Amino acid sequence: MDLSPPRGTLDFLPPDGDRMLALYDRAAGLARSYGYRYVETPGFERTELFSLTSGQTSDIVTKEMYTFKDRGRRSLTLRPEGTAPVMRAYLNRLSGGPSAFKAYYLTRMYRYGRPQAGRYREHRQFGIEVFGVAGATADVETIAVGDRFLRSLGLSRYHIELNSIGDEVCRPAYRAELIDYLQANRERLRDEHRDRIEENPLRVLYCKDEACRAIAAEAPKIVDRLCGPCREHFDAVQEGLEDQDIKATLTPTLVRGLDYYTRTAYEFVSEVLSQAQATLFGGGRYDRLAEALGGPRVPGVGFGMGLERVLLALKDEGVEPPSEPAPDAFVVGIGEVGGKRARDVARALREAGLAVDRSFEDRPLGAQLRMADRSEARYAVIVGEREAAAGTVTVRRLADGWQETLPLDLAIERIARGGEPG
RNA sequence: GUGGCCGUAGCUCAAUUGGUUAGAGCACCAGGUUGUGGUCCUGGGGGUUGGGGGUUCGAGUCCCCUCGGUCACCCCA
Repeated sequence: MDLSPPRGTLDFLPPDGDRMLALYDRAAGLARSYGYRYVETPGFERTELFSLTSGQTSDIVTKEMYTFKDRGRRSLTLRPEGTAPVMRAYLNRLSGGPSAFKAYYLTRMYRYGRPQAGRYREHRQFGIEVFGVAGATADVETIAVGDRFLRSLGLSRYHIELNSIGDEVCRPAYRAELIDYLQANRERLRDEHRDRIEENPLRVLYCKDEACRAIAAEAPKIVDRLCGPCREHFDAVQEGLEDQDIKATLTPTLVRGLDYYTRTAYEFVSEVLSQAQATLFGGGRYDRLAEALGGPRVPGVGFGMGLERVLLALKDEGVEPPSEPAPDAFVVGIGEVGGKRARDVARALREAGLAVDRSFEDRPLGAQLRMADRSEARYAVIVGEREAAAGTVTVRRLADGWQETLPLDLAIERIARGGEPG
């Protein structure tokens, strides 16, 4: 059979697997340091969770969902995004009034579409969400977390696009004004936009086509039409970012693809990736999401970050991606006696907290040293008949061939310290 | 989902206007070296040229279909 992974999916074999795992580790550590708690939600949900929240005209709902019927004829959908499921789980547990909750997740998302580099049918996301906090401080924190994550990996060639898309008070009036404007300029728009002026006028603004851009540039801007509270909130977000020296570019044409977003919208855009995959992550505020699910009003803000894309950006910026550490030592056992003792030596090293690999088979010393070399372990620990008889081991540093024969407990100390004898 | 480009060994690539047994480097395995790896030398395994069909005396090369990748678009992560 065809052994390649299904279209739009990826295998993460070494060393790629180590890199993805390292990304998970870094993300989890950073999120924890900000007080976010890890959550997991099901890989699939009731289809209506997404159709109710994302919006009937969204790309996700209209053409990207992996929807299927199970044997009980329930309509289920592979999770295309992380926010709605986490909110669902939060609301499900909620009793009494909404309380503040900070969550992060590291998991896979599924969207049907034509794949290319950096866009897949199955991809992994690092996401964080702050529920129950309406203030701009929360918006700023999510941006700061994302920014710090990318910087800590060594990325620098990206910028932040920021906008406010208002709320249920100011957006309807703006929307009507925008529709009027777009209708007036109808003839100059691309065909595909003409039909959607009424249904999703905001999205026409984000078109990359030059003619459309010219029209978008002249269009009324939502940031000029914000109601008092939205204006205040947006100002506070911008001030908060300045306080932390995070530069964000006001981008009036930035909108969100999903219906539940309100107020703050932002995207971190790579300057080295091609445009089709340049968005490293996108986020924003979604104060109406809980209500769309039939819950109370629960303000929220967060982002979702595509990790395959982060890896791509690292590659294109020429930055070495983080990886999992190689073993500390590779234990080499020679002959029957040496082999048995090697097993015990490996166990002792592991119990001392070291990462240790060894050969499953009794192979010649040279072959096992070659294995040790390939494992990238810093030390080979050789146990042959001579060592077995003397109750010692030979520690060999693979980088330069320095080696010494000494008792096991001293060897463990040396390896743990990573140095030569004192 | 729409349009363009590309598919030769695990990887990077070669193969005269269509011509005989599809090659090389790297990687991998073995030996030189039965207690010393990473260097070197020698040898070896590995391909239905993505798959199927067609044209032709003859197809890696030309045509069609299909699968996959990739680029642009839609949109995002």
